[in-house]
Amino acid sequence: MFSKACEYGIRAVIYIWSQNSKGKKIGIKDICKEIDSPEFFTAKILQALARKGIISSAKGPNGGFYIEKEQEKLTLLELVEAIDGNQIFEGCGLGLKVCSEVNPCPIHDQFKSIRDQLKVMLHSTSIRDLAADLEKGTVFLSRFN
Amino acid sequence: MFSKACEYGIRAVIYIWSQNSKGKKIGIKDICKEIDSPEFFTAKILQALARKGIISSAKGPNGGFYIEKEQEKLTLLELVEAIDGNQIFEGCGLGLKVCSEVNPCPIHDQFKSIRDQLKVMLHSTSIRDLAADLEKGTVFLSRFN
DNA sequence: ATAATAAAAGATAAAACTATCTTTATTATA
DNA sequence: TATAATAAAGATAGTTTTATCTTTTATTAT
Repeated sequence: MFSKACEYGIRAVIYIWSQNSKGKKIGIKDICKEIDSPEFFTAKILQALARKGIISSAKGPNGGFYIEKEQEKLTLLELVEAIDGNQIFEGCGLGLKVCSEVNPCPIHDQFKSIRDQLKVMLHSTSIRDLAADLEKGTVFLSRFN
Repeated sequence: MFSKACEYGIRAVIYIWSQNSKGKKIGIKDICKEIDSPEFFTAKILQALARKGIISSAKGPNGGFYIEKEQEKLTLLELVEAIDGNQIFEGCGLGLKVCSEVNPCPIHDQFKSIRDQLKVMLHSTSIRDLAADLEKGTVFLSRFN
């Protein structure tokens, strides 16, 4: 469904959020150890997210990735779109260049329905809430609990 | 959502079905021209499907791909699974190796819901019906109508 | 100032996916 | 039996994604 980059990105951002509520910046090494992801690859994903203003980062001692007030309304939809683009929400399910209501592919309606539900789900899921669940200990980010 | 191979495969199989109802075998060149897909790549996908018994094929003059009676109950679910595997239906949305009810990832429930709906949709969509729609001319397989 | 720290950026490589080309095997029919 | 048609199989190549390694830049603390 999502790319590896997106999976790592979501896991990392949820973890950053869960730590940030404690007012901490958190380094890439810690993040990757916690979410069990490849360090440099994950770093590039987070750097891109920082450039887009979805998270923040600081260099130097005690630096790391963190969240600022303005970023607090982040939803899964925005995060997924920032990493994987909108192809999954917009593209034809069978890869047709032209596919629309008046010129539909064979699974146009069925696919649209699923996709709309996915979009609603992602839009109504806030990173803030997911991070809160993580802190509560009801959900996990790696097989090492 | 689906791989390119899966997109081509679905389009090709729907087209084969739509022609087969007219009692014809259909060659790879015709298929690829009709669905606008790369010939040798599509051939390999169909060959694999034939090996799995999802479609049939015949070599030699007037040969090609076709459908047999026993294959008539094919659903999208079986087709997608044969090409892309079951990762999309079984794997964790965030790529965790261990993710279950007792050890859920942060989006376990939300993702499960979407995935179950996708599965139901694919299971309740028969290739036969999609091919019928194609014959009726209410849906299309390429931008060249 | 200097050294240490950590993200950012650049370069390279490995793996997977997509695509194409060539050769082989099989089958119908002339 | 020879030939042509067609799928199957094998080999190669291009592209994208994923992953790693190295160097640079910015920041902090001493």
